[in-house]
Amino acid sequence: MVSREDAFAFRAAVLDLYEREGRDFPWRRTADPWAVFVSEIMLQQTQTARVEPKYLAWMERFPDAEALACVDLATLYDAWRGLGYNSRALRLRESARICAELYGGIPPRDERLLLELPGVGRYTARAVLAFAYGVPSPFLETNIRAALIFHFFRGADKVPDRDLETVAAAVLDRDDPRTWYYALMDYGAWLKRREPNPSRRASAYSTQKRFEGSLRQARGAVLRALSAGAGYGTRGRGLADMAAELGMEYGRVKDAAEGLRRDGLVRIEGDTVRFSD
DNA sequence: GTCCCGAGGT
DNA sequence: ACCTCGGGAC
Repeated sequence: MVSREDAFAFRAAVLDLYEREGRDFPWRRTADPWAVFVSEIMLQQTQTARVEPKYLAWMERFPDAEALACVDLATLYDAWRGLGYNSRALRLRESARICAELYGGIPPRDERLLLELPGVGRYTARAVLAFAYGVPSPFLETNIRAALIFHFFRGADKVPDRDLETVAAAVLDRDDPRTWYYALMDYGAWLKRREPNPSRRASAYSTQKRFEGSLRQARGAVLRALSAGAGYGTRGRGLADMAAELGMEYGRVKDAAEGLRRDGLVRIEGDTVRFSD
């Protein structure tokens, strides 16, 4: 599928661009496995520009797994707020507790054990191995898909991840996977500013429903209201008060709260809702 | 409207 | 194979 010559030329082009226009991020300036782990959780479906200030503040406040393990959910959400996909914060704290308990606060250098941590899937496990430990293995995310599809799947559509991962393995620089993946991601990000997003031709690609008026928007509103110190869950103030004060329909607030409860973020007793711890 | 260094659940 | 999960920059 990919000849050695193709792989060599592609690597050279990608690394050349990286030398000239590679991006610099705070999580690339550390090899601390816990810091790398935090950054990869934050970066799941979240732009680098949005993550950067949050990451810096987060690591200042919770420098290691032990520091994060004992934080209450209200504090946790307050620090996470703005990153979106708020269940990630809960999973990150749980991963911190597991790492502190079992691994001395250090994410394990083992794919199978990493995958046992909540919030860690195929991408994150291998990204942590590469960026924290220099262990090479093929993995995909949106920028990598863009780069590989643009170069190796001209004119193709609905390119399956299985094929992309085969190519990712063929072009992988096993001597320095850390630099390689920084360069490959930067190349994909660079490409997207010049071409119609090639990752749209990946089978993994999908659009999402509009945010305005969605349940996820309501969930965000409920969490913000909870953290605002408005006293919900106390003095008999509950979902009905929240709905009135947010100017939202009661049923919508109730549905949002129920979703948050299923995700373990809040507890609901009767009409009152509060953070789950 | 489009995008984001995906994961977990069904 | 499908769905849901945030929120802001552009």
